[in-house]
Amino acid sequence: MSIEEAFGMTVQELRKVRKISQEQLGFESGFHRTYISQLERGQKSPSLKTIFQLASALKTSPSEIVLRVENAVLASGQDPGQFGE
Amino acid sequence: MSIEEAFGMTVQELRKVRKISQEQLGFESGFHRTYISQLERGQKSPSLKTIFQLASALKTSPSEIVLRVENAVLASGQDPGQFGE
DNA sequence: TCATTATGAATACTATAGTCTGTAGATTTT
DNA sequence: AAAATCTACAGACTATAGTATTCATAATGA
Repeated sequence: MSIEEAFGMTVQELRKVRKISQEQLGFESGFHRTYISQLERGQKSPSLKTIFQLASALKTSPSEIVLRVENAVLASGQDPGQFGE
Repeated sequence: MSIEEAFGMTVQELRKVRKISQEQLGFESGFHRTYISQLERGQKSPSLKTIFQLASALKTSPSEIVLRVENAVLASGQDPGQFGE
């Protein structure tokens, strides 16, 4: 699983916890509906600033999101080529 | 202090701990020398994938870096407009 | 079943991340 | 103090993040 896919999963999970639509998340975080869709499908790699905005709308911290992404990538088969030693 | 500035500080600190040059960090993380310089000066907002690559070269985790950025931004005056409630 | 809302997906576009080359000033080393 | 290394900075460039529009389909609910 790629970093982007792991990020997409994480956002979708957190969004569903909040029980809001992609459109609503887009509105609250200041991004376009279709971009949220692209993120959740692992098609884009968000910038640091974007991660901060999304975290705020998802009522969590940026580092918590990134930690989840790390764990998801590691749990899913460990491609060491990505960022391992 | 902006998110980008906080990130720049964090990278520079971690790089100096490792006692390597910007060029060396660029080489190890797979980025151009001048881009590392731009990051440290807070001129660019790295993508999630980039954060993972830099973390690896800096011998730390992506979430640890982001956590430091959060703390630096919060410590420095708390602009709530950035990502606060 | 009809209407509404939600998402996937394609395309084309604008903004910004990331490259590359070069110059000049600092810093360190000999 | 000269040489070598390091960094700031600028400008022009390529790749990709993020916007906007549209169509199709799935899911939800009256």
